[in-house]
Amino acid sequence: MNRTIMHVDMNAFFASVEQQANPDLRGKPIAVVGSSHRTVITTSSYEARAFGVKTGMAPWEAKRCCPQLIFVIGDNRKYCHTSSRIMEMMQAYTPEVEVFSIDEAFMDVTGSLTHLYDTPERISYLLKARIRHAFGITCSVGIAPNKLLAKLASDMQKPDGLTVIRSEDIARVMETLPIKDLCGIGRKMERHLNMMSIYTCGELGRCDEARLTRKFGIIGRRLKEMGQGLDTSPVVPHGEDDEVKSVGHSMTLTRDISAREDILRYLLQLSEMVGRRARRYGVSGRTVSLYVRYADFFSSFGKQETLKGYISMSGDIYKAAVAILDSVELEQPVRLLGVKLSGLKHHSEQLALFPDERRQNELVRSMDIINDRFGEFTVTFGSMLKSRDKGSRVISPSWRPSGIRSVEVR
DNA sequence: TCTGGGGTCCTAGGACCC
DNA sequence: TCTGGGGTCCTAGGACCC
Repeated sequence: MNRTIMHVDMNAFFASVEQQANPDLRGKPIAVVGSSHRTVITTSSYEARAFGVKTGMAPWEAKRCCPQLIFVIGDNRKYCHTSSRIMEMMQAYTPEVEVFSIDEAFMDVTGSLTHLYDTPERISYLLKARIRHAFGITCSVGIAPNKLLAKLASDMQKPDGLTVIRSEDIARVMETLPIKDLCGIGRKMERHLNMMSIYTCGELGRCDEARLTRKFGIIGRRLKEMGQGLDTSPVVPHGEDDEVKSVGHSMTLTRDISAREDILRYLLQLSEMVGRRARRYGVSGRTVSLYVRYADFFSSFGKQETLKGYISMSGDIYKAAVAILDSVELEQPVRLLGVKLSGLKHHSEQLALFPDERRQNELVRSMDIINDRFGEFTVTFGSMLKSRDKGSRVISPSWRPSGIRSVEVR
């Protein structure tokens, strides 16, 4: 069965949204960053990339590449909003839209090729025009018989590209393609394959399957198929009922800390962020994980604990996180802390048995509503307020769950 | 002046039960 | 007084993606 799959990749998405929102930024080298001094570049405009500015760079490093670089503090809400509007536009062409990330989606347009949209190229032109019109954002589109190749194709021309890989082109394209260009082959896998003298997809596709499975186990077979440009995975449109597997937040602290009370304050904040999002999703979980990265950056550990029952209240998450903390001996000052809730299930909306419990639930719910409306930590627990009153910089009300502060550009 | 934050999936090994 | 094997649950950690 021949399929026609499109992969759509927004170009410099966050930076483009910012340039659209603020005309002064258009045509200029800009970089979207977080608010902490320990932030990195999350996206840069093409003007900035021309100077060598790259995602993941520290701001000072980027400034060295491009002295006139303009930093913009990111606003995730804005990006989420624009993203979902764009994904909605895609639905006009096919219901088979798989949201792959905030700025990428797959579309299976096999069933959409009628007299109205006779070719995938036509759909691509129309979609690109709509997105550019509504949001001033360009995107790169890849069209191919499967997801693996569509994703590969969209990467071939940027920005504003359109690349088609036809069945008859596959062998030629794969022959010299470096293996790391495939989605699914990362740095480590590349190194391993290189050590087997495999550098191109052509070589990977011709490799003896047994040799690959000996080295990589079950995925050996999959690797060979990838080398041949084969992929049967379907485009999976996910809906509202799509289950999340885990909810977690972590943050690099503004300074490394050792004092238990400092760590506890962060854990409370993280637990609150995790709990709030879990409740918004309508899930509770029974496994709580704590993640710690030490001051040297390279050493870290994670520890998890599975509880008897399911929880979603911030206080319960916090309690579990503290219990884990108390079960370990920290070896260094702490650079990053993370709290995660997993083993999730949708919780049925049962009424709490005791009035006290019910009141507590209602209090939490109204807090969630206020926070949703006015931003994180407008209303919060007493101990957090205390630390803010003291002028502590530890708990800043400007934090967002993403660690990115919402700041209006002009 | 160092290096963010959100996930998913897989594997290996231990505990425990039958 | 010791034995095999299967299954499930749990934890730790790694690889990969954006």
